[in-house]
Parts: sequence; structure tokens; C-alpha cells
Amino acid sequence: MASTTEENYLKSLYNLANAQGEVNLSDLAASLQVSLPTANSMVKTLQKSGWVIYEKYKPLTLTTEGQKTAALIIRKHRLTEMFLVKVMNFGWEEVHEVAEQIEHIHAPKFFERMDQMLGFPKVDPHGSPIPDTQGKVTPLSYTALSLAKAGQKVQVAALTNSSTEFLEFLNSRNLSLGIQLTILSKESYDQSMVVSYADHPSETLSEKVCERLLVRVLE
Amino acid sequence: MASTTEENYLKSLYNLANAQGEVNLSDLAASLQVSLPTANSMVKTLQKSGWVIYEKYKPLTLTTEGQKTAALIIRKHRLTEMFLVKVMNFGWEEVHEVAEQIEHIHAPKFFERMDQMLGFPKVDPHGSPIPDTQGKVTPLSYTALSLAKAGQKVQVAALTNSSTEFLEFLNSRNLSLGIQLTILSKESYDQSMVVSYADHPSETLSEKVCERLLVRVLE
DNA sequence: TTACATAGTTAGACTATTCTAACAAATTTG
DNA sequence: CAAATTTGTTAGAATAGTCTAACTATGTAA
Repeated sequence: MASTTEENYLKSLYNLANAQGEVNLSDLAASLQVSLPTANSMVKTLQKSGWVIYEKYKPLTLTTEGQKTAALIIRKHRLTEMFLVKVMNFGWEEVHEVAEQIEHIHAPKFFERMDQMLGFPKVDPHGSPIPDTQGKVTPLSYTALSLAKAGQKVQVAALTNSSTEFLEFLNSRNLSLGIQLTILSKESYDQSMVVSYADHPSETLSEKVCERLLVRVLE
Repeated sequence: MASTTEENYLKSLYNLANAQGEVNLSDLAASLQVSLPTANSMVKTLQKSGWVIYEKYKPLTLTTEGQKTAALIIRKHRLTEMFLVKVMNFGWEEVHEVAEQIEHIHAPKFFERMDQMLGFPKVDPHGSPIPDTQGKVTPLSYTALSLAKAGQKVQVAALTNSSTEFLEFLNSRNLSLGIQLTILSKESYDQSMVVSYADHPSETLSEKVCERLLVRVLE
């Protein structure tokens, strides 16, 4: 069984591979905030355990086992986030730190009960998919808001980034998952967008924000 | 801040002191299932951190700080047990292992929410008192069932031992906290008792069981 | 294509937690 | 009280995970 440290390495590798494709040691070290030699030696350990494939100077890959293990940790993380929001009334910006700890708890029944109490959710509070009990993920294909066109109506479905700062920004504008936006205009100079929704007849969203909001195009 | 390992040592010291009065190194080592030299060296570490008072060959004592720290871990443990039983529908015999892990989570709000959702309970599912947010414990003074007399009516209030085996034994007899027992007789030969309660007109409870059941005498 | 920057490796060391082996103090018991 | 038993100590070593310093390989760019 993987130690908490090893679990964190697997999770980082999984997330980096999903975000970037190729993952090298520096990416891994940066993402875990450890030195390069530390990451190097842990990668060798993970390789001996059959979770990682690594050749000197080559990019890192997870084995099938490694992917499954990582996905199941992420499952626990996302179920926990959902549980904190839906059952324990946390704000979506407060759940990450706690889930980061609870994802390492070994107690299958605990997570099964969460899942059941939540009605077997498919996504977490930030719209990210929850891997199933086999570690399989149904990829959700949304478009970045930045790619939508003026005049379109879209629905906010997920976020590419769930940092506390971003979530607090969204809170400050009353933006949450499920909200319908009408794209009033797109500024070609700085790629910002003017949108309307709910009680907000006109809000300007920067390019940065539009890239991080994933939407479903309605019309 | 105490590491998980240190927290476990503090918790053991606290529980042993409550159960026995004086605690020596062997008790501690046995309770944590580590060797004597391991316990010895960790105790020195805890002393340097100001949590434990220790002189060679003398019994162990927690400092005030150590007691408070231990009590707050036990608070998290017992709140978690209550949460698992009341909110997540676990059986009282299933909660210990999970609580043993969750007690080390650092997330004040998580436990505050549990407390609130549970209506600020004073005892855990086994009748043990939950320390308050300052680490203060209101001692509950119950009598062992073994000390009660034939003819008395008593109410099961807590357990001195919450091992899975004992809890499963109680489940098998439909015995739970709050149940009212009428003591029909006490066998002086082996100290066993014959009691009646609910749908059970006559059950014989061994001395061992009677010692572990704490009761409130009703009449 | 040489030269610089970036990325990766190796060696060696440190801390936390654990162990066994050997010995010493304290306590119990005949 | 002296022997035996229990309890505690010290020394030395192992593992996991981390670091810095020094060096090497790879890739880009003049």
C-alpha cells in the first residue's frame, strides 16, 4: 500500500499528465514543492513498486496500476469536497485543504457512505469529474468560455482552476456552477468579455477568468 | 505542532493515566505496540517539547499543555465517532478505526461543523464524555453494573471498554445505551447476573460483561 | 557547432521513527 | 536479604523522506 507521501506523488503525476501531456521531473518537483533530487529518488521508489515508468532523462509515465491508484485517491478527494459542500455546508472555496487530508484516509465504507448520501454524484463542487470505484473517469467535454462567441448563451459547468482566490473572485460576482450567461460582447483588444446573468445585467470578465470558466453552449 | 506519532503517544498517556493512575514506560510501549526503547526515546522528545514530565525510572506525567493537547485529540475522535453513527449511519462497533485516522486531521471548521450538526453532544456513541473545546472534561460518574444489586432497575449509560468484540456481543443481545435493565438475580458463585429488558425477559450476563457496562441506578 | 541554460543525477548528510542486543536498576519473592 | 523477575537504559543500526553541493546530460541558439 502506498504511503501518504507516495499517494501525493501519484496524484501529482496523474494531474500533471492530464493537464499537460508529458510530465518531467521538474514539473513533478515543482508541483509537490520538493527539490529535484527528492523527486528523483521518490520516482525510483515508485518505479520499484510498479506505479511509475521512468528512464533517465525521459518523461514520466504512470503504469495502469499507478493511474488507477491515483484516480481512486482523486475520487476520495472529490467525494469529500462534495460531501463538505452538500452535507456539511462548506463554501466551495473552503474544501480543498480539508479534502487534501481526508483523501488519505483508509476507510472504504466511509467513502461509500458519502457517495450514497450524495446520490452518487458525477462531479465535484468545481465541476471536475469524480472517478468511479474502478478509477475510470468519464471525461466531460466543455468549452472554455474564452472560445465562445458574442451572442451565445452558455451555462457555467466547471472550472479549470479551483484556487481559493479564483473561487473567491467568482463568489464576489455571484458566479457559480449552473449559472446561465449571455455573452454580450467580446473585446478583441484584451479578449475580455461582457456578459449578463441573473441579477447582473453587465459584468466584464477578463481573459484570465474566461479561460478558467468551462461552459456548455446552450444556443 | 505535534506529529501524528506524537499525538498518538499523548493520547495513550492520557487514556492510561485516566484508566490506571500511574503510567510507566512499559504500559505506554504496550499500549502503542512499540518496543520499550522506542517509547523511551519518544518520551524524551515529548519532554523536550514540554508535553511530558519524565525522570529516569519514574512514572510518566503529562504537563498541563500535554493534557490539553491529548484531550483535544480525543475530542476529535469522539466527535467523529458520534458523527459516523448519527449522520453517516455507521454501527457503534465500526467507528473506532475510522475515528482513529480522522482524529489527526487539522481542520478546526470540520470538527466545529460536526459538533454543530450533532447538537453539541456531551458523550460519544459508547457513552464516553467528549472534552469541550478547551480540553475540559466533565467526568460522568456511573456505576459498574457488577456493583448493582438484585432488584434494582438501572439504565445502561456507557462502556468501560469499546472493543469491537464487546460491541458485537452487545449487539447480539440487543443491548445499547439507554436500555433499562431490571436485575433479577446475581449469582454469587461466578458474579454473573440475570437481567430482563425490552423483549428479553431473561438474559444472563457474565461478570466480565457486568464490569464493562456502566449504569445509572434508577431505583 | 560550440556555448549557455535548463534539466537531471549522484553523493552525502539530516531528522523522525523504529528496531535489536546488551546491560543496569528496581522490585518482588522465596 | 539474595536471587529472580520485571522494568528501564544505552548504543547502534535501519528505513522513509527530505535536503544541499557538485557534477553531467540535453537542448537551444548564436
